[in-house]
Amino acid sequence: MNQRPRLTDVAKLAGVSKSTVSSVINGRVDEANRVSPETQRRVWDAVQQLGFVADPLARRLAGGSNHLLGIFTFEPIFPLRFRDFFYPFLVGIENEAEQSGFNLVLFTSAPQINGRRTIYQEGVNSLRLADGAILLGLHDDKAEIKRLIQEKYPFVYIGHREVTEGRVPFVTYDSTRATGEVMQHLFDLGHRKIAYLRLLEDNEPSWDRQVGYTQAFQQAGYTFDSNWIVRSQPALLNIALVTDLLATGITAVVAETDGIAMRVYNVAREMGYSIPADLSIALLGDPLEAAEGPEWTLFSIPREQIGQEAVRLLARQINSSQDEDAVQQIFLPCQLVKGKTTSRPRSSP
Amino acid sequence: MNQRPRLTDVAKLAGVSKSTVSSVINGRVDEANRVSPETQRRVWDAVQQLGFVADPLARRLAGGSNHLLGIFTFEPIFPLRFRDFFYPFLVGIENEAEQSGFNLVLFTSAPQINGRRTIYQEGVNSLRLADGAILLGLHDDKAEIKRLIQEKYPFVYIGHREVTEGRVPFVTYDSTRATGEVMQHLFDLGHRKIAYLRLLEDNEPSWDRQVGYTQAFQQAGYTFDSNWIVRSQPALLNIALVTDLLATGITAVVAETDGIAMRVYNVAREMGYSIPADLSIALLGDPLEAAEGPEWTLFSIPREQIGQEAVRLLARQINSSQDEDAVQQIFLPCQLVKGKTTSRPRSSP
DNA sequence: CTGAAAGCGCTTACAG
DNA sequence: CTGAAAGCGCTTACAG
Repeated sequence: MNQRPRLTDVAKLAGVSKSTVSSVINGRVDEANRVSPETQRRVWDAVQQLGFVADPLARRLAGGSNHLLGIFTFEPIFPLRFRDFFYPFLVGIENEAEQSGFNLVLFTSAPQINGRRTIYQEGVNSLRLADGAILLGLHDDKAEIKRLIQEKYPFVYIGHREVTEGRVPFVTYDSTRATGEVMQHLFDLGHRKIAYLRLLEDNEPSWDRQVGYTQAFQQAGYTFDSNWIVRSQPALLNIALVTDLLATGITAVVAETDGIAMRVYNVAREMGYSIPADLSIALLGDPLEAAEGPEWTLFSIPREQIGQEAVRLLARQINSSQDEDAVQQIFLPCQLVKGKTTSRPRSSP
Repeated sequence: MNQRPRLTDVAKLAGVSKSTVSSVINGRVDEANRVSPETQRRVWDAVQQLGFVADPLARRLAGGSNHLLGIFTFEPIFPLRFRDFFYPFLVGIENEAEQSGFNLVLFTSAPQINGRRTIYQEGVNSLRLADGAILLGLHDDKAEIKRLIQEKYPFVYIGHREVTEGRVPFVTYDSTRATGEVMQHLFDLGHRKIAYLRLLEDNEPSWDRQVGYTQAFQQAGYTFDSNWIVRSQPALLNIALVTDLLATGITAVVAETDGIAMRVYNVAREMGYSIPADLSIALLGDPLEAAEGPEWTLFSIPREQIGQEAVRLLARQINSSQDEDAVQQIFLPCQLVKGKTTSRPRSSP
């Protein structure tokens, strides 16, 4: 069935050995490896005559790596609900994989148990199929990641920064800094009393933003009241709460999620306030549902770029010597987008 | 660098030969190839202990199957613009791949030339890495597909039905029948003069729908005027054209694309007509941008199911003996959705 | 019931 | 300057 010419055929036709053909073809004729110009010509002639192209599979087998990059998610890779969330990462990953000559393996054969996939199946690291893998998704399994590190399997985590013994290579966005920029934007407009509305749960994203939020006050030299940090859930943000905020003198809020931002926006408007004239609202990130809602002031997460960067980082990991122990952790900057939900406060200084 | 456990390692640990390990792992223990249960257990134990995963490259090189299914698109797999179009296919593919225990390879290393990827790179079928592949996308290259068939590489085409020597295995939707159902719906409402608005180009989708359209008249026993078929582009559908249609006595139109449907809808309304009271409009397929537009009467394409079916068909192809020459071509039924853009005509019988 | 051997199509020291 | 040999990690007859 396979009638492609092989290296042997070329060697025979050129009247040389396989090694010589290999050297010529791969451009490895140098000081260490001399081949006469005449021989080289004969080789190339034979290559042309037969239409020989080296089998990439064989090449990689002989060379050690298989140029396969894995993509692993603990939940389904193509979930309907989160498509807008994942998509940009995939775009970036595909893009960079193309540049670097990698193919991508989706670990779809990992069966889901309770809606979660596992890396280790019956004790075996299923990612081993690929030279390395990119992990992404909302959930994770610390134990599995820990094990990955132990066995020195090359991988890069996208998005999460949570550390397992501080040795997880990841690419993410600098939400702390981005939050600081949003705050600065509000300061510049004249706001001084700004609330941070965050989720109840103590997750990384909430915390990072909170750090950016409080640091902003310090750096700007403005006083800050810890009561301005409101932990809540979108559903619990009611009229009473907004009334309280405004009574405190708050003129702007930064919201952790689009759910929260949207809720405050709606409640405030129902109460007869106009946004942003009476209250500025900024979103700390991208809205998941791009279509809905007003034109937020926000920072946008460079998801596509994160995907690209992850592939690069992984490629470096794979190609480097094992000893290179420096764990790479990359924070990409976000872009501040000045929308229509922020403006000077009524009582502008 | 490569510390992956190899077949040899497993064999040593289990105290058997490589062949035995290979047989056990690949489930090739049968009448012809007996391995005692005890030995099998030892092999599996060793596999687990070492965390062994067979290298897919080596597997393919040696002639076996590697349980890898390829996904190939002539354009980028994750295009931003068409994400809503591709996504459901991928969901279905992933889903079924999981069921069947296949991993997916995205052929991202194929470089794009003028925005198109090629299967054969310098004469080499890059898909060979996988046991078989699913091709999808808007564009295609007939020559490459032909070659795929010649070398008997297992693949399934999604969406397209266009034939290269009639031997392309594909999974698609039955747009002809679905169009017939839309027509029947209009007939039932009392419409008799129905126009078909299609694109200028002579593509498969236009043609299939046209067949369903004309057959509907025949089967219902209603007269049909070939002037009711209007070839145009969305941009060219102007007031004059709609005026002409209505003057002819047309009370309903079926549109090939959402672009066309949307255009007629807008033009007619600008002219002061109300939809569907004055003119019923049905869309022959799904709107690409789900958010926009009215609640169309349409037929919805089972894209997710198409993806699943494609994986199943491919799996069968891979597992079957080479001789099985029957080319499978599957047409999945669509679902008629009665929206708010069709109703009884003004001059209802 | 199991293993030794050849082979897939290449690359890479190494020896001359 | 060039080639014979071993090896990449598997599978597949084949022999016992």
